[in-house]
Amino acid sequence: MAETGTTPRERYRNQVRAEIKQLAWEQIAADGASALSLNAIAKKMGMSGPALYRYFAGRDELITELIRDAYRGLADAFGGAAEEGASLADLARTWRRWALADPQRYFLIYGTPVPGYEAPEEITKIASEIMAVLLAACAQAGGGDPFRQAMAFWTRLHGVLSLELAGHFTGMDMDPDALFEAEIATLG
Amino acid sequence: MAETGTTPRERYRNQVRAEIKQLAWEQIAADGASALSLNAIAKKMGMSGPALYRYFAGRDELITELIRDAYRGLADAFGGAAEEGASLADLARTWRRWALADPQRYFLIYGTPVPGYEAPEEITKIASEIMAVLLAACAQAGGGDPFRQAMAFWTRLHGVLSLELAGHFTGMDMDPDALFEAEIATLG
DNA sequence: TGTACATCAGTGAACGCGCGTTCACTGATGTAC
DNA sequence: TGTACATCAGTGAACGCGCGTTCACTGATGTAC
Repeated sequence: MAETGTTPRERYRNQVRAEIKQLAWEQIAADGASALSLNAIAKKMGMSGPALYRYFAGRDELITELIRDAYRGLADAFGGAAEEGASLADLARTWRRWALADPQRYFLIYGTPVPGYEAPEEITKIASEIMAVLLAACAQAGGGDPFRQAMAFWTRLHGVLSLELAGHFTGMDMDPDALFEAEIATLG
Repeated sequence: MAETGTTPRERYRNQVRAEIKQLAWEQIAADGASALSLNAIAKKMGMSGPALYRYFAGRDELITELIRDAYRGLADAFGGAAEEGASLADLARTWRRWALADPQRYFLIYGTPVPGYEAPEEITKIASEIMAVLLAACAQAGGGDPFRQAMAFWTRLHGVLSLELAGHFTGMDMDPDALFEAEIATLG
């Protein structure tokens, strides 16, 4: 949030951009990312569609920025917890909390890929930043090859989480929370 | 494939339906499920759009049927392997082969959910059929609570697989195959 | 075997929709002297 | 302080597109007698 918004115009601009993104997230949460529509957002803001082009070059730029923000948010939550000396189990719970807070946001990062889409470098950089935090935490925790441990952390937690968020556990008479904790316990 | 297609008309009808589905899968593989378009399929078949309504009530019915077929195919591959006395590791490899053969098909089942979509009972039935096969295999393999073991199988393998298929391992200098085998080894 | 009828596949026109995006323009806000 | 100009936000009309879907219709294929 450390913006350059000193002048009123800049502050206003940032505010409107933020509002656009906010509504975009709500739309994604409601109907999925593929249903995201600039015109619909504009309408909700009481503006005409073309007005949004003052703030984003187009739909693609908006989506890319949402993805980047999602990654950034996860990286911050993750890095922040690590800095406070969180254990691997704590990191896992941070991860889960972040995912549960907005499932469609989680899926925007880790869900079905759009064939042909290549994430810009800016985004892959944040992704590896997350990985670096995880690797460091594994190294500190000790107990074998940190890379293997980090991969197990990532893939196992994602496995439980994504199936849970996608609703594949409904009607199975099972506690997702307990399952998640059980997987945490396997990470040593 | 045990169809009622005895009369020429029925056979023709089934053939066209199959061709529509085939093109639908190609379109999904190329652009993702949300880009599936009846008109585009018709065009590729050299027919007009409305012609497809002789074969499917609409876009939703087609998609639902694709999802059902996907589940059915996985259940068959899985159940078939189990009947031939496959080990848990074999079942895992069957699962992976099926996913790699058509990633977007895998994601149609296990990918980002569409908010508000409820799978019809016919489909959830196949899903639990798969689960039943897995549970039986775990019970036969012995070694602790079969349900826990089945859940670990499912969530861990899905974790590695979905991240691999979504391309999250690219540029990580790592062998997905080996990682998958490593996860198999944890299933006991 | 031919004739009368029913069934079915596919067409083409049309409807209404919402989308992303461009463009020329108005009016308000900020800046320089 | 006022004046002249530049910057910027937002509008409304318009373009072209592709979508799902309906409808009345034509022509071919099958069925009954």
